[in-house]
Formats: sequence, structure tokens, C-alpha cells
Amino acid sequence: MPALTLKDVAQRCGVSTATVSAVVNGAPWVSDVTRGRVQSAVDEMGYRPNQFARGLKTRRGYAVGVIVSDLTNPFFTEVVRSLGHALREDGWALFLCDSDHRFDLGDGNLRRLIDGHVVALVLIGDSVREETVQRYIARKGHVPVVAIERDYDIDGVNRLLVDSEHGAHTATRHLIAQGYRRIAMIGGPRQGAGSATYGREQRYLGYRRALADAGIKPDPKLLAEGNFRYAGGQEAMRRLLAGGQRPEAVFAANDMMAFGAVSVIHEAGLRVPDDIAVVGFDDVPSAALTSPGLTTIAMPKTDLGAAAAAIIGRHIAAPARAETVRRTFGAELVVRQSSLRPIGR
Amino acid sequence: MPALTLKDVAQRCGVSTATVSAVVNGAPWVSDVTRGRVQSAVDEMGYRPNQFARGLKTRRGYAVGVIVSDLTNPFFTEVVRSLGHALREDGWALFLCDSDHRFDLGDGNLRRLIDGHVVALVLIGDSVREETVQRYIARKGHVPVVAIERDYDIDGVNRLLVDSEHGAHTATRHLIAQGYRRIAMIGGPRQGAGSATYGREQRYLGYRRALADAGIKPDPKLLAEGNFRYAGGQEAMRRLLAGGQRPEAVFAANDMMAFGAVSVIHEAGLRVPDDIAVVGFDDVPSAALTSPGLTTIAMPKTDLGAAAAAIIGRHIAAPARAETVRRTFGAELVVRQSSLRPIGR
DNA sequence: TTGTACGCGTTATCAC
DNA sequence: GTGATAACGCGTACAA
Repeated sequence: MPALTLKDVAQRCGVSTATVSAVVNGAPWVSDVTRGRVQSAVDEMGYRPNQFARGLKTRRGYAVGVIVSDLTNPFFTEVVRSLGHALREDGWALFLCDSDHRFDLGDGNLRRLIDGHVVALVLIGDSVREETVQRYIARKGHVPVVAIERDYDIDGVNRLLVDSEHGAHTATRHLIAQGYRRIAMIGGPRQGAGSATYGREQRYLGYRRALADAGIKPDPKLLAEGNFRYAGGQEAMRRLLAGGQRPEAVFAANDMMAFGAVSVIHEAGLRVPDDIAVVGFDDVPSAALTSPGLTTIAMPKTDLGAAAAAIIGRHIAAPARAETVRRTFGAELVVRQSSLRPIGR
Repeated sequence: MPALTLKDVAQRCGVSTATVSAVVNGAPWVSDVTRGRVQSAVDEMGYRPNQFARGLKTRRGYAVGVIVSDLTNPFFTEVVRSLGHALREDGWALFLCDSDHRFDLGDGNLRRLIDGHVVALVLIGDSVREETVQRYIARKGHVPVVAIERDYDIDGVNRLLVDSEHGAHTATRHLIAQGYRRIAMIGGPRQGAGSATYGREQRYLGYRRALADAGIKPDPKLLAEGNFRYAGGQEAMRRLLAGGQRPEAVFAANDMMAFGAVSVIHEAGLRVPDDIAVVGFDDVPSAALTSPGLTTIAMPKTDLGAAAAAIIGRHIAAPARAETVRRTFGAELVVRQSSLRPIGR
């Protein structure tokens, strides 16, 4: 199959390349009879248009580029799965890159995707620097951009966020309702990769507000910083256990860190929730698998992916009319065993 | 930034487009002085070559295409992460597609990737039909293909496999050594998507051999079939529990199904390992997180990714000299609590 | 309703 | 060492 081209098909049908091109791209002006003839020749010969030539001419790609900050975090893969599903229905492929919690890689991925002329960009988490996106958006002819869980302050960037402040508030209030007062928090990183994740600050604020509502004075010694990964949760929990009076409960800013915390609690010979209660955030699939099951806040993963696909569809269909959106989703408390106060205490 | 081209750079430097092209591509024949001048102009103007035009001319892509059968299974993402890391060092991007355990999607992904002129293909798991790959490999000018955990019987397809027979044998022998005799197995699907995963049959064979070694007669009622997913493991375990005499131990063909089995055991009011011991396969990260920790067979995920990248590098560097490889890796038993016989029983 | 001819930005092949 | 120029395969004015 040495590079079948438009010309080959045209010759075979006795028509011009323009006609074949029109049929392939569904132009309306071809007569039904020639269309049929050409179409069957295309199918029969197994002709596939050269995307390079096509892209060179149209200056448009054929895939949606996606950058996630951590491919091994199930939250991201769940969102991507939903996004891919919706995109598939619209006939778009998906070009997925992992920035591995590194801005340099994220920036490189963005550049690569742009070079490859994607038809839209989806940035999930804190994977690309604000200034990099800014610079790209400033270019004329840029493709639609959707950011998920990252509140880029850039005109023209669509944003899908989750009301993590409310989620964190609910989570902390739940712990307080269980009777806990010394509630620690393992937050996301204040600096570097991940620090700009929308939920990071939000979750911290929600935690603070819930404490305030209950008249509990926040204790800085009960605050630890992680990096949204399992190992980061472990380190943070070790610091919390080392620091004087042990917390009664821990609210972690995501499930991966919550899992890390649980492992350290167990290592220390303590039990969850009997000695220390734990609540996470995201509701990744394994949260239901661990024992005790992890109480957590369920992110609307499927909705986020579907909404991103919808925005892309709208922007591609009518670039002029589609307006930039900034939408916030809710997140719900899922109570499992890790946060339940043992009866009789 | 309205589409900066070679010509723009050439004009600015007062040289020809050919020279600029040569500098950009590191051709050896440009004088050091012009090279310097051109290079700095390129940097200064922020010129980036148009990949469409380049691809049209060279008939080569700039990314490696990867298809996995389940993006939400951590085994796959761990392999992809390692692969991406190695590929990055060689300057290749990674185009990741999820076939979602569906052959039609996998085939579509393959076609898309080929259309996009990837520079190599990596197929992980049972994501693309044998005949589809066969047909592609038959084309002249096809790119190198590496299959992981799928033993395509096709000349020219590189294969990276894991000795799952040995792994399953070790796992089952471990259970026997703990004193268990009624050992059930939750295997992969015998038909449809996933059935051709290399490890599926292998793991079954290893299980059988270990039983035979110990003089245990295999009981067909202790055999259940899953689909390599969490829900599949649950259903299989329900069938095992429903079927008369309860097994003492369960060997699941992957961790996701093992997790599903554990959840059903717990639902039934039984304990792991006290009432039923469980062993999985893969050693996904959460296997260490659950409680009890899941005893499992550790797949060499990092090695698989790195090896795939190495093969690709070799084939691209010297297509003629590089030979097709079929390599088998080992897998090791990781003992955690889920398989330990309670003391005194 | 169809065909002709040009150009997209790049690389490769030559002459100089 | 360097520059002109012809492809690469496609879409699309514009002519017929």
C-alpha cells in the first residue's frame, strides 16, 4: 500500500481530484451518482487522506490534546476516560500527555501539542504554567482551551472548577459532628507544582471555615503540607505524629495523600478510625476498596469530562458565537468507615 | 505570531531557506559562523517548524503512538509512565489512546495513529485484534511495533512478555505452603476483549501446575471467570461463594479482580485472610494500601516500559539492522497480609 | 456539476 | 558552503 492518494482514486473513477476531495469531505455540491461511485472506490481501495497534507492546507488538526499532571492518579484517568468517551462520539481522537507534576514537562507537552496542531486543548490539574498558557492564548489562531481544576486568570480560557471550599467544609463539619476537635489537615503544596490546583487553597479555606463555625481555634501544629501524592501524605502524617499531641482526626486534601496517611498511622501501631479518623478528597475508585473504606468528597469526574467535551464541541462548531465559560461543580460527601467515631467514645 | 516560516527566518538572516532548514535539522555542512547567526535568529524569533509540512515531506511523524486496553487500570498507567519517561529522553512525544476493553475502539485508535504518522507503535494488553495488526504490518513502510503482554504471532512485531506461568505457579505454591488446599482461581475472560492477554492463559496454567505438584485435584467448581476489572472480580467471587463448599483461598489473575473479590468477601461478613485468603497479580500501587495488604505477583512495569523505549530507539536509529525481539521478563511474589494463614489454624 | 491550477511550509537534489 | 527549485498530497478559488 504505497501511499494511495487522491489522484489515484480520481483516476480510477475518471473524475478529478477536486471531486474526490469534495466527496471525502462531504461537500454538498456533488451529484448523488458520482458521489456513490467515488465513495465506493474510496472504500474499496482503502483510501485514507494524508493528515499531513490536509493539515498543511487547512491548518487544523484532528485530535484534542490533553495534559494531566499525574497519569497515575486515578482522579485524572477517570476524567480523561469520560472526556475520551464524549470526544469519540464527535469523531475526535485524544492526544494524552503526562506532565508528571513538572512544569517544564507540562510546558514542553503544550508546545508539542500545539506544534502538532491539535484542534483543542484540555489542561487538567496544575500541569502548565499560567504564563505559558497566557502566551499561547495571545497568539492569533489559537485553539479553544479548557482548564479543569485550574483557575487560569486568562481571558479566553474555559474553566471547569469544583467547589472544593464547600466540600472541605462539609468534610470537616462531618468530623466535628463525629465529636472530633483536634482535626489536622494535610494540604497540597504551597509552592511549585500542584500549588495552583484550584482545589488546594479552596480545601484549606473550607477546613478553616468549618473549624471557625464550631468555635475551634485552628492550631498551626495540626497543619501539614503534602504534594498530592501517596509518599507526600506519608511524610506529612509522620510529621503530624511526631509533633507533640496526636490529632484525633485528619482531613487530607486528596485521596492519595489520605492513603499515605493511613499507612503511616497503621505503621505506628494505631488504628483507623479508632485512634485517628481520616477523610480524603476526590473519591478515587480505591477509596471504596480499602479497609476501612475511606470517607471522602466525591469529585464529579464524569461531569467534568463530559462538560469539557461539550465546550470543545461548541467552540469548534461556532468559534465566533461560543463564549468562554467558567463553571463550578458541586462535590458530595461519601461517608465510609474511616471517619466514624467508635461507639461509646 | 502569525505562522512564522522558514522563509521569514531566511530573509532576516539573508540566507536561503535551505540553509535555515539545515541548521534546524543539524545538518553537518553549514559553516559555524552562519550556523550561529541562523540559530540565534531562530531562538530570537521563536521559530518552530510546521510539523505538517515537515511530515508531508519526510513521511515521518514525531510521536510514538500507544494504545492501552484500560487507562484506569494502574498496571497500564505505570507502564506508560515508564515508557513516556524513557521516550522523553529520546525526544519523542507520546500519543496515548485507551481502547476501553473494546476491539472496535482499539482498531479505530490504531488507524488514527497510523493516519497521524506516528514514528512507532506500542500496544499494551489485548487492545487491538491480531488481524488488524497483521494487516498493518503487511503494509510496506510500516513503523516499528512493540506489543506488551500480547503475544502476536506476527513476523515483525516485537513482543515483551512476562512469565506469568511461573508467577502464577509461585503464587499458588505460596497458598499451598500456607496450608490451603481448596484454592479457587478467578481467571481472565476466555472470550472477547482481554482473552488474548498473554498472562491470561499463562496464569491459569501456572495455577494448575502448582496444584498438580502438590497432588491436589483441580475442582472445576473452584474456577470462575472475570474480565480483569473490579466489577468482574466481584461477580466471580459471588459465584464462588454461592457454589456449595466455600474456598479457603482465592488466586485472582489480576489485582483489580482481587480487590473486587475482597469486597465481596467482606460483604458476606467474612474476613481476609482469616476466612478466605486472597492473592492477586500485577502489584498495582493500591495493593500495598489496602488492609489487609494484598499479596500479589509484581509485574516488572518499569522494565517493560523502558525495554519498549529501547527497542523503538534501536529500530528508529537503524531500521535495517534492528531485529525483532521476543523477550520474557520475570515476576516476583510479594507477600502481604491477605494470604497469611492465621496462627494456630 | 465538474475540472484546472495554485499554494500551504518543508526537505532533498542538485548546481554553483 | 550555499542557494534555487522541485516535489510531498491536499483543499479551494475560479474557470468551464
